Amino acid sequence: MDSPSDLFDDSSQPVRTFAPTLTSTDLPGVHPQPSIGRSAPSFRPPGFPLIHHLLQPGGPRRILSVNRQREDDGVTVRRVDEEMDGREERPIEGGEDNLLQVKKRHGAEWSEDALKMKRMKLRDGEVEERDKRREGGREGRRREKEELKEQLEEARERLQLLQERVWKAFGEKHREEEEEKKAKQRNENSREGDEEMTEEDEEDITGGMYDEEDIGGQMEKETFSLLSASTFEDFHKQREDRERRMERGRGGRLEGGMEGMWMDCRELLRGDWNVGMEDEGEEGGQKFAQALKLELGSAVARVIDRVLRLYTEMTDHAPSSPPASISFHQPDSGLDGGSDGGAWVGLLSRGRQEEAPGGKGDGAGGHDGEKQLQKLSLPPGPPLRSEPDQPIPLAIHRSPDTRKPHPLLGPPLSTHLNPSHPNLPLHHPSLPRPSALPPLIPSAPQPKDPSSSSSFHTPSSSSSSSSSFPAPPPPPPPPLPLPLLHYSMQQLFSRSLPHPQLPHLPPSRKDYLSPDSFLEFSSPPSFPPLSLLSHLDPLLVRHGGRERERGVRGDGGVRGGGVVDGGELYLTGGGSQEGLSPCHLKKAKLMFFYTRYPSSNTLKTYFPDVKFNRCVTSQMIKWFSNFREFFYIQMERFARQAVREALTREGASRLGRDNQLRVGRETELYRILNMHYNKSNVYQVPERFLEVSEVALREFYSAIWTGRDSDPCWKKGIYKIICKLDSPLPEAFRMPGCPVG
DNA sequence: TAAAATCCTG
DNA sequence: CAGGATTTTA
Repeated sequence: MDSPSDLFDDSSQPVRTFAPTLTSTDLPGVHPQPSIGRSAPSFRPPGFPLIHHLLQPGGPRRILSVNRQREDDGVTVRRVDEEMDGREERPIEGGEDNLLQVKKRHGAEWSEDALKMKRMKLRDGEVEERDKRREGGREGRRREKEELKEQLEEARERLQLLQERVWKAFGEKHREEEEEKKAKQRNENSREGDEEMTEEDEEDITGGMYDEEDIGGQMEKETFSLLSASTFEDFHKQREDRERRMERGRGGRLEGGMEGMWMDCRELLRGDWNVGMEDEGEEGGQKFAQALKLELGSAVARVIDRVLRLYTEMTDHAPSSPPASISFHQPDSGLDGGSDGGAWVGLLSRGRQEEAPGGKGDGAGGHDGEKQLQKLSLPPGPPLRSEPDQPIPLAIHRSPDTRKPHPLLGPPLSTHLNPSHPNLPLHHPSLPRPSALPPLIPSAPQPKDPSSSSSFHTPSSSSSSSSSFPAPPPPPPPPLPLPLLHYSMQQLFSRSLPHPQLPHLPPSRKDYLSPDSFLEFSSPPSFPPLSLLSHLDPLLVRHGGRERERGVRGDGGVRGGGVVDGGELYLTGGGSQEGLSPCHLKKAKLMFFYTRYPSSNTLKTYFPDVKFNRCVTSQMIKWFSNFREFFYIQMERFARQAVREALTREGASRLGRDNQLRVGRETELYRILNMHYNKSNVYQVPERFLEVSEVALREFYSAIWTGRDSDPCWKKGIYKIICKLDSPLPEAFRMPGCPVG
């Protein structure tokens, strides 16, 4: 996935698409090529929401929740949101601040009941509503809205009363308890009123409420006392029990959740607090009360989210919806022109857009319901461009004539290896960056020429949708919210400071969750301490100068004691290790930069801390086999791409093709390779590897170009060539342990 | 023939 | 990336 460094890089180049151009001539993108050769694993660009986890630290978390809701609640919720149509919740359309204001404003009067009521009401008419919609009848919908609005107002009033009562009763625990029970019942009632609600929905709603505790719950925290976790758990358990009980009685009772709820409300309003008072102790009642408060708050948050989603819907369906970038401009379709709704709309739109491509790519996990709904709720206007699985023409948005003056084109006569490309970064790519953050910056995406319009259309798979419709994942999240920056800075900081006392990171997974791998460097477990790392290879750029000064070889840094790597503890000192650790795997990957075909002797030499037996040996051999496989697959893929490219633009000069067959550090191919073998990007990829890659790419290209690939074993020759290009490993690799985190 | 490499699949 | 099947290599 995306390595933290990638993310970091993103932040520095907000506008560029993620994938850098292979060369000035836009080397082939990475579209999957089903028809070509062996089914190459469909490349997944840094597709997944790059910013999501970075947004976490206090960032627009609502985006997350909104998205999640979208997925989970599926059709129903969506519809509900639409029904709401941004009327009563209009104030919410403001930004975050407004959101809080609204919460405060309505906090007291809103309650879960209101929410439930709304939901139920909305869903009651859902079926027929859907039919109406199919007929395109908007009148009914409007009417419904009106009704809904009225009812909501009513509900608010009542609930306000209710709240007052509740507060009054807070001094009296018994009553409190009773209120809890009532609340519970209302809960259940409302649930049962939801005929269309699936079990998943229920779970989701419950979970969602709890999830968003910190959103809506903030109000609660201010107003009421905080809930302890245990209290909440208790509450949850009891609640589940109740639900089970209710399950049994489910059926005739409370068919209309509405009625049930209102009855409860009336009961409460009558002051009938004493029913079932013996059921639970005072403490339990209090817990319930607190839990209820919490839940109410959560519910408020939920509603807000939904309303926000409503706006998302509205703006998303507008053809002018903002592109994948977070845009803060006003939604043109803004209902009432909420002056400060733009930000949210933008954010939410983005969130949604990110999701759209997701479903299309894998097809799996397709939210059919949602798709259908999309169609349903889509205005008759311009069709949503959701080109699913549609093979994309390679040169789809490339200018027909690449020979025409192009900002990215190098000098016409430049050779393919010409490093003095006008648009190349100032520093030679192979040189360590002089910046203060050398290892953090992925070497791949060098800012080429931001002014070039074509830089937005990098050859990466991002080209799948060049239309005005939001481009899918690959493009990096443009302007990064502050939290992201903070995140990056933290990463930076933690990296530059080998902190022996850092708390242990979540075990393992680091291979898949790059942010962790980012941290892992600074974490103690990180195998050979920085000291060793810095000696591993001159190319291994590290700026921890002091670390470097410490003795390395054979010092205590490596030997001795258990070492935790990837969550597993293993002994490194003294003897050899039985199995292979993730650390070894990483090391092996780095070794691949030098040797593609290591002999078993080589392996034994460079993994002194591994106790080699037949199994381990073959496993490691297998590793390299896998590495090669990946390597060749990429080469072939890009080569084919280049061939296609060359074919599509007739008259293209031979030179152009040559230029495409470069593997520079700014190329997409490099990025992919680096990502695979050097995920944490802590290791500076040796230049030789790039040369080898280039050779391989060219070999593949020529083979394909000349049609040799029709021969079943056409790759063999290439393999032979490549296997001769192994270079000696740096001495540093003789050290036991894993070179870099 | 065993080891290694590759292919293929999950 | 692992496993199994198959092919190639020494």
